[in-house]
Amino acid sequence: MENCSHTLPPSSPCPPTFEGSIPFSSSPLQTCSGGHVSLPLSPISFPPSPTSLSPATAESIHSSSPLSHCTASYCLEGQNIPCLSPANISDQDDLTCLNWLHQRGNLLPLKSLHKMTPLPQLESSVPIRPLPPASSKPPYSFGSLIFMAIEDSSERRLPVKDIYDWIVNNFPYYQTASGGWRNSVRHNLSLSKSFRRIQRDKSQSVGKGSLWCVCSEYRPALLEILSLMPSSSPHPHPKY
DNA sequence: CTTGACCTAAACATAG
DNA sequence: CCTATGTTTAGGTCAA
Repeated sequence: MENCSHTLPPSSPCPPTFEGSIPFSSSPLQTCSGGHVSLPLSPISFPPSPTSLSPATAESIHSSSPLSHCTASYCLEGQNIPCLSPANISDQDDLTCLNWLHQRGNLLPLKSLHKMTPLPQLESSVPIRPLPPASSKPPYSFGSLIFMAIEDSSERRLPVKDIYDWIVNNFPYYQTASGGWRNSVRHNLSLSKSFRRIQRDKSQSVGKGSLWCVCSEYRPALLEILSLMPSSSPHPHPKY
């Protein structure tokens, strides 16, 4: 059992632009050998245009978040909860990191959509997150939905079933959608190393399975994404 | 045309 | 045994 204590690769092939670099596989960012990218300003840039965070913002995120050291999963900070994932930071050098959240408008078009009901937990840290018409499929990737669900929970960790419930409650499209999307949710949770599985406490063994949380490395940047999302995406994925 | 990212379906294993 | 959960693989679409 390991405790999700992550450290950056000791020798990144990419000279970091600022202290600490995180390996990304995303194409919009500067890529170096080995699939790493250096982070000129921020781990995140937005998809429509290569809009990066301002230097001040990026520095703020960097200095105030675990990004600079990537020491632990968000859900485990200061809690010493064993994590079931065998992940280490080098695992983020693949397709499973939340860096895809900033790609192809996965979280877009946030501000152009109609917000039906506020999400109290999110409101404190994230601007209004509009919802699409109830009958249409949300323009969010499953990873985005999972992130929002977990972020909106009081403990910032949820069992799979509660993630289902959150999605259904906030995106009525899934009330009537066939059950395949649940498979996709589980698939995303399992595949994405940006989500961590936590052993459920035996004493509170209500329900099956584990709890899921978001890795700390990405949460600050993801929240920043949500707060700085452009008003519209010129290239929304037509399929979603 | 190739590549990367994401969605969907399905098979399989495991736990309650 | 059934159901829910978790993992893995494969195929498809789309944008860059």
